Formats: sequence, C-alpha cells, structure tokens
Amino acid sequence: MAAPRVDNAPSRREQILRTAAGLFARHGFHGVSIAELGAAVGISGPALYRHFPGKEALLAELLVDISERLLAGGRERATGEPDEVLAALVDFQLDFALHEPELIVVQDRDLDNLPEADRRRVRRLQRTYVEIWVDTLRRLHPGLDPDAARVAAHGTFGLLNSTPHSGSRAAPDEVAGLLRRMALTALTAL
Amino acid sequence: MAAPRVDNAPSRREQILRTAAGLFARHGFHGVSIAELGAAVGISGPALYRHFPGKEALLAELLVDISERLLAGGRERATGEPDEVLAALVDFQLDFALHEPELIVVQDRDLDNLPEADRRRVRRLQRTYVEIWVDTLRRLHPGLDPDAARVAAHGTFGLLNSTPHSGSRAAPDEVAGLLRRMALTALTAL
DNA sequence: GCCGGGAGTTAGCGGACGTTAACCCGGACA
DNA sequence: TGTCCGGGTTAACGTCCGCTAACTCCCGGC
Repeated sequence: MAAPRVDNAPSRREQILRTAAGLFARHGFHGVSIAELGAAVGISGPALYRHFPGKEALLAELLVDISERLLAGGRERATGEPDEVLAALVDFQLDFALHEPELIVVQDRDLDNLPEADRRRVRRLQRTYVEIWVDTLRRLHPGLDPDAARVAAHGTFGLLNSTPHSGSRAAPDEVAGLLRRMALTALTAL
Repeated sequence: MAAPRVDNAPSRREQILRTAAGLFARHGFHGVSIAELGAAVGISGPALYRHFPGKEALLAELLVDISERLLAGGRERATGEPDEVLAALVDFQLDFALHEPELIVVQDRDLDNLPEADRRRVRRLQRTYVEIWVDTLRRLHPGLDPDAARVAAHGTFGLLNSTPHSGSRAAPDEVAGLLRRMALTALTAL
C-alpha cells in the first residue's frame, strides 16, 4: 500500500512540488513553513502529509528529480563529436536555467538541508553530470588537466545559471544567445 | 579567564562576524541558531546580545559590509582605459571570490532574510557595483545594449564566483588563472 | 444503499529558537 | 578602596514549527 501510485496525473503532488520549488527558491527551505506551503496550494497545513511523509522528503524529491533530469539530459547529448556535444550541453543547461530558474536556485541553496542519504544521492548524480562535461572538454582539448576541466565546467554552470540572479527583463532569446556565445567563447580559452 | 587583550587581535565583534559568515554560508541564516553561533566563538547563546541587537542585525552588518567593500573596490579601479579597467575588475572580483568564498555565498543566499530597509540598501550598493561593470563594458563595446551588458556582467560574476561551488582542491593560482582567462575571453564575445 | 478509503479539516503536543531578565565577576580608575 | 561597567552566565518566556491525532466528507464499486 505504500507502493508509489504510478498513475498518470497526480496533479496535487505536482502542484505542491512546483509551488514548493518557487517558495524554497525565494525564501529558502527553513524560511517556508508547512502551513505557508499548504496555503499556497489552497489547502492548509497538515493536509500535505497526505502526499508527502514530511518536509524533508518533499525537498528530497525536488532535488533528486532535478539532478536526475540534468543527468538524463546530459547523457542524451553525450555522444558525438566533442564540439557538437559541448554546444548541445551548453544549450541544454541554458534551457534549464532559463525555463526553471527556481530549481537552479534551490539546488545549490538547500542541498545541505537534505538528510544524509538523499544528499549523498544528489551529490552523486551531480558529480556524474559534471563528469560528462569534463569528459567532453577533455576530448575537445586533449591533455587538459581533469581538475582544470572541472573548474571550467563549474565556471560555465555559474555563467549559464546567472539568469536567476540577474533578474533581467531583457528579451529571453537575446539573453540566451548572449550567454551561449559567452559560454562557448569562454571554453575556447582552455 | 578572559585572554589578555593583544592590540591587533580581532575583537569579539569581528570574531563573531567572521564565524557567522562561515556558518551562514554552510547552513543558511535560518539553519544557524544563536546558541550554535555563540558556541562556535566560545561563548554561549545570549552573550551575543552584548555585541549585536539581534540576529538580523548581525546578518545586515555582514551583507552591508560585503557590498560596500565590493563597491569600494570597484570604484578604485573604475578609471582608465576600458580594457585595463575590465581586467582589473575581473581580478578584483576573482580575488574576492577566492579569498572569501563564504561572503560570496551568504550574499546571494540570504539577502532576502534581511529586514526591508537593509535589503534595499544592499541592493542599491550591489546595483551600483554592477553599473561600474556595465559602464566599462559599454565603453569597451560602444553600442552595446545596456541590458545585454548587465546580463554579461552577471554572467561573469557567476563564472568568477563559481569556485565556492566547485570546491576544487586544485592549486589556487592555477584556478585563478584559468577563470580569469575564461572571463576575459567570454567578454570578447560581446 | 452501503461502505471503504483518499483527501481534507481543526486541535494539540513537544521541541527549538530568538529574545529578555536577573544575576555575577574582574579589572580600570577616581 | 569602592564603584562602574563591559562582557559573560543561567533561567525563563513566548512563539513558531513540524508533525500526529481524531474526526469529517465525498465518491466510486459492489
């Protein structure tokens, strides 16, 4: 009975997750109460426990889902000529950052509010995703130091993920084009 | 039992601020209790109120100080040929990010845990700092759209500030060199 | 027409946290 | 030498929060 219902539209659950992402992004995990979250989806307080075993579990589901989606997206684009792979990875990460900025924010803000087990799992997923970037960069620039590649990858994430912070009201595709160009240009400096 | 006051020893206040920065960076503002913070500096709990009127005031002092230092550093380097100014700004921001990663983290993680007044003040300082970058970029690339310049500036911050997230144990000056090169290269893509 | 269970409600518990109160103590100095 | 006072202590208060309990209601299947 505790088995997850794999129905095709548990809309409440998803609504809660989406709303939680927004609130956590704005106020931080500890800055959002169960009651507030409930109110934000139109139910109140303890009703959330009909859908999630607890607040931490909710955060865990959010973060695991994000990192799994990033990893899956990365894997889909990992094969081929390194320059094309890199371009695809940049576009993918950029798309994610532009379309779901809350998730980007939550992921690096509240990672350590997770219980140990989930945190380790998320870290593992993230590390694997980064390794795709590292491998691609090293295929493109043979002899590049792995640590340097890792620094470059994280730097590129910072660049591409900067849109949530800049709160730019400029036209989204111009922002996208600019950041893509900056990222690809930066990565020629290796 | 109080240690004899050595002149250049950091005062209690400073010790508290420094320690708070580290703890806030690791666990977030709401994730650190007054008692924990007190314990971390060797006193316990309410003694902090001898030095600060409250927890929020402590955070405010941290954040205002950070953004004032950034702005001051930016202003010092703002005059001269735009390419040289830009290089100096990159080096400055990079230095800050490498030497005080906790402050970088706290600044964009806990900004909205500030009381209104302080938050507005910090935002203002930050905006002014960004404008130095924007002006420099537009002097370097005449006709560059101001919004685009702003996006580019924030992107560069993201790139340069990525070191706290990457937790790289690579040699610091190699990291610095790599990120500086990436940033300056990226900014040629405008 | 019953009835079983998913989904919601309010009441309440226990613990943590920020803050205040009341007290203490050691040293600088008139 | 007596007195202030800065900086520390512990106790306690009030609030908020996560979570549980107990109850209600709607609705689909037999």
